[in-house]
This record gives sequence, structure tokens and C-alpha cells, in this order.
Amino acid sequence: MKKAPTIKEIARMLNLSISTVSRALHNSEDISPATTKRVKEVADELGYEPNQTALFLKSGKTLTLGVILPHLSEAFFSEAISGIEDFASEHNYNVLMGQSHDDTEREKKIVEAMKNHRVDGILVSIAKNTKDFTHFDNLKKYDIPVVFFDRVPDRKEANTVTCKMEAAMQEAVEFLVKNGHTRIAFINGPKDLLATRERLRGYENALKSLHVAMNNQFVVHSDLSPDATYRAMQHLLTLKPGPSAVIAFNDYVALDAMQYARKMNIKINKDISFVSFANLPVWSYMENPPLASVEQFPYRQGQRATEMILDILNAPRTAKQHEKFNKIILEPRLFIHT
Amino acid sequence: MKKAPTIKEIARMLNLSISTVSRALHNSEDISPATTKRVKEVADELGYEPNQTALFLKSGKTLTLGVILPHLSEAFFSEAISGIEDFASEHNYNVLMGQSHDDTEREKKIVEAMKNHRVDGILVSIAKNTKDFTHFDNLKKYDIPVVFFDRVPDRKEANTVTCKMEAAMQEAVEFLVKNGHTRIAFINGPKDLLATRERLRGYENALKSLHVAMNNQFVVHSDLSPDATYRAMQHLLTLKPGPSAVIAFNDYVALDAMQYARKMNIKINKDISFVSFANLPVWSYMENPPLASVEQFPYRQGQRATEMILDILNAPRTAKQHEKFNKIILEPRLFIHT
DNA sequence: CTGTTAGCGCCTTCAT
DNA sequence: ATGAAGGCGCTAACAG
Repeated sequence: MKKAPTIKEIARMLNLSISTVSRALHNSEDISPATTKRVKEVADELGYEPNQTALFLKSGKTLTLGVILPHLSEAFFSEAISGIEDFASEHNYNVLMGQSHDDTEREKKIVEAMKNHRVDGILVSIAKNTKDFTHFDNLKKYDIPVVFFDRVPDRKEANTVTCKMEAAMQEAVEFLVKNGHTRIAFINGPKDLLATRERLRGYENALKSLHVAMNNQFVVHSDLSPDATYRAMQHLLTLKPGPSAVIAFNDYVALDAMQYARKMNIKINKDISFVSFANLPVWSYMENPPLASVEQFPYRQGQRATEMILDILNAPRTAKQHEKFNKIILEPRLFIHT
Repeated sequence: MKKAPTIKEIARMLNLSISTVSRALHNSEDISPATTKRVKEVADELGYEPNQTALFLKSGKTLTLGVILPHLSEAFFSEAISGIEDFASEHNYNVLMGQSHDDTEREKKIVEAMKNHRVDGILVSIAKNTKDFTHFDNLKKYDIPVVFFDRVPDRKEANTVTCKMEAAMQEAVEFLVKNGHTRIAFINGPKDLLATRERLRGYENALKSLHVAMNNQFVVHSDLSPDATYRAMQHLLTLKPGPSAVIAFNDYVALDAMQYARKMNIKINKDISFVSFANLPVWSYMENPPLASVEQFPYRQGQRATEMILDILNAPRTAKQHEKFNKIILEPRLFIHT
């Protein structure tokens, strides 16, 4: 009762050889229907299931994907996981989870653990301070492909799934300008992130193309912590004239910024309008959500990233050796909250 | 380059036997420091890492826990995962994720997949319609323990981690009564869930002990979908006199109920006060959160459940055979939003 | 100190 | 139509 049944036991019980049992279970042509039937009956009775770990060892494949994210409990990422898990399980892959807590050292440890576990591939959104990618590069030795999504390294040698953030930022700025805003502040994210640079570029380009003067004072940074966002907001509020609109790096920054503004008795979307990135599902429940959010489709990003890595895994070896890097760039969408 | 290095290669390169290499890597006493050093150097050079799948096969343990949840993207569950992952990784366990989408059939498939994967143990919050537990009971044959948390089966033969919901409900009702409410409605959850029955019992007991008359019309149900919650709320609003307070089964039900109320021009916490269960992190950002929420500490529940399963795994076999069932009941806390 | 061997569960030639 | 044997990577007796 206490030990999982094996083909060996089945073989012994029926006085057959292990290989006969194995073949019978695989419906091999050259086993008599009679024995096949007997074998299957006993297998059912014992509740036999093949031991994957044995198959893993033999095949060198684990049918498992590793997923490394900064925080599993953040809505954006948990949506992404959901997409990953759905797509993976449809294709009979399992999903191993790890959270880096935005700490590069933990990220390295997780990569190590997943390497030892011999996952077939790894999906990752990098920690916000990760600048060195050797822990990912080392996976090549183990023939474990990596696909980055959302938070991706800023370099060509990487498989990535991202949203076209520059364009989205342009849309966001245009939206605000069309609504009469010219003093548009921007609380950007940690300077290391590619996403931060992209958004800034989009912000600058949009203002330029719309002939709106850019004020460097209006661009501030947050490391995404509430405190940093409060400080950023505080700074913006000292300016005169202050901004009439604020674009936030993401929804959490927007939440913190709006909260701070409320404390300062500023009327959300009256005194200062807000636009954010990511589009949390809770916005629909809030009385005063941002005017608009750039929807980044985390579920789809997760799906596409999974699709990409399965493609890589199923591609013929030659393709892998060529080290071509795949890039998928999704079109985000400005979602106007009504 | 394309294949992970093995001790075999290292052995060949140094003209040593496989076992010598193995022992050297494990700092065995009886290997000369010299050889140990040589072996480790080569291992480092090759970037050798032991193949866990081989160890799994040998030891029969995978150092992997399976986690099955209704929805990975729901805040409550993603918090729980976070707690699980943190605790598990501290103890060198990996976490395999699966989401049932609240569908018993998918739940069964995931159990099957995890069984084949030979996870060492499984943590589950069951799908809302799951009434039959044979797919979990079958795991006994494979000696895979199961710990249920939050959404647990209503029977003695199960390891569970839960919150003492009856008591929490009493606190919630008392809170409302102290604030002058006597017409307290309750939007309860799906009737199959143990949590639903527990909350109802707490509700009834509280009213009784506080000598507040109970009105059966005030108790309605939602299957947790927005539509069902709207209908429940709609029904409550037809009553005269209507409720002055509403207790919602969980935060999502509260969100939907409050949204519906707002649409009907009801002032939240003025015309009707709300109290909910779970305490989503977003409440702190909302202008009109419920007056209070019963905090269920999902992160801690996840942690405790993980702790419990690791205890079971590390317990001597005899203890397992006795089939004692562990129960942890956490004390929830009524969190008053200020 | 180091090598040889068997075996974890399964699949897969190669024999019979 | 079935059996025997080898091997996936590693550990752990058992020999020297």
C-alpha cells in the first residue's frame, strides 16, 4: 500500500518479463491480445502509473517549465502565471514556480535550483536590479532555453516577449493632450529597467511630435515602493505651476500616487488626472480609477512566452545551434475607464 | 556544449572511477585531498551540477510540492502561493503549480499529472464544486500526503489548515450591532463549501447571542460570479425595510455588491454598510472600502500548510501509517478600515 | 584511498 | 510472442 506499483511487480504477479509488461502497456503490436489484457487489468487494479522520474532520467526531458517572477502575488504577474499554466498544461507541461522578490541573488538561486531540477526551459521576468545575466547565460551549457517576458534584458541575445511600450506611451500622452493637458508629469520606474527607458522615449517623442514643451522637472522616478512614489508625488506637488496630469509607471505607482494626492486634498481626475500602465482588474471597481490605463495583457504575454519556449523546445537541434533569438512584440492598448 | 556534464565525463577526464568522483564531490573522508581538489576543479570548469532527475529516481523523492488552486490570479490565492513558495524554497523544496479553474475535472487531471510527476506532497484549495475526494484519496497508494487549506473538504479524514470562520463571523456581526445595525443581511457563498456553512452558523449564533431577530430573507447566496452577486444584492434591495448592513462572503462578492449598490445610487457605508471576508490589499487604496474585513492571512495559511506537509514528509513512517490527521485552525482577525 | 558492482523504473535493441 | 540485457546518472555497499 505504501509504495507506488511498478511494472516489475506486475511482471512478477503474472510471471511475465518486465519488457513484456512494458510493451503491453504501450499497446505494442507484438504482444498477444490476451496478455495485453491481463497486464492492463492488473495495472488498473494496482492503480499503476508510470514513474515519470524514471522517464525523465531516460529521456533527459522533464516536461517541466520553470517560471521566475519578482512577486507571485502581484496581480500583473499572477495573471501572467495563469496564462502560462493554462498554455503549458494544455501541452502536457508542468510549471515550476519561483519568486525572486526582486532580488538578484534569489533569482540566481532559483535558476540554480531549476537547473538542477532539469526543467526543459525557463520563463522569466527579471528582478528590477538584475543587470548581469551570466546566471541565465550559463543555462546554455545545459541546453535550457530561456524566454524573457515583460521585464526583459536590454540586449539582442535574448528571446523576449514584450509590449511595444513606446507606442503605448505615445497614445497615453496624446490622449491627455487631446483632453487639454499640457503640463503632463511622469513618474517613471527604476532606471535599470528597459521599460523605464522605453516609456521615457515614448514620452519625449510624443511631446515633441505634439509640439508640447517638455519640462524636465515633470519627470521623476520611483523604485516602485510606496515611499518612493510618495516622494515623487510630493516633489511634483511643489512645482508651480504643477502638473495637471500624471502618468504613472504602473498601476501600483498610480495607486500610491493617487493615495498621496488624496491625502493632500487633491481631487483625482479633477485637479490632477491620472493615467497608468497595466490595467489592474480592480480598476473597474474603484470609484475614481485613472482616466485611462495602458493594458499590457499579462495573460497573453504569459501565453505567448510559453508558446515561444515550446516552439524552441520542439524545434530541430540545428535551429537551436544557430542561436537565433526570437522576439515577440505585442501591441498594448490604451484602455479608457468610463 | 549541448549536453549537461556528468560525473562520468569527469571520471574519464581524470582517469578515475565514477564513484571516486562522486565521493570527492561529496567531500567524503576517504578521498585524498589531492584528488578531491582535482575533481572539484574539473567539475567547476565544466559547470557540473548533479542531475536531480537521477537522484529523484534513486531516492524516490523529488523535493517538489504540488499546489492546486482554483485561480492563480486571485489575490487571496496568489498571496497563499507566495507564502508556500517562500517556505518551501527555504527548505529546498520546489513548487509545482496547477489551477483547477474551479472545475473538478481539471482538478482531477492536475492530481494525475502531479502523481505521475511524483511530487512528494500536495497542497490544495479545492474547486468549489468538488464533493467527491477519491482522486485525492488515491494518492495514498503512492504515499503522497495531501494538505488542504482554506477551501477544505468537510470531513475528518483530511489534513487541513483553515481559519476559524465561525468566530470571525461572530466578531463581524458584533461589530455591526455595536455600530447600531440590526438589519444585517448576508450574501453567502456556494452551498457546497464548508466555508459557507460555517459562516452561516456564525451568523446565526451571533444574532442569537446578541438577541437580534433573524430574518431569513436577509440571507442570500452567490456562486461568487458577479451576476449572481448582483442578483443577490438586487433581491436584498427589494426588501422593506431593507438591510442597513451587508456582510459579504468574500472581498470579490463585496466588490460586486458594492458596485451594484453604487449603481443604484446607494451611498456605501452611509445608506448601507459593508463588511467582507479576506481583506484584499487594494482596500487600503479605495476611497470607500468596506467598514471592516475579516483578515484570513492567506500568506500565513500557505506557510502553515507547507510547514504541515513538510512535517508529515519528515515524520517517521510509522506516524504516517497511523493515519492521524492534522488540523491547524488559525485565528482570523476583524480588520477595521479607518 | 580507490575501484567494482548493483540497482532505482523504464525503454529498447537484440535474441529466442 | 516473449525474455534477457544494457543503459540513463547517481549512490552505496562491498572489495581490494
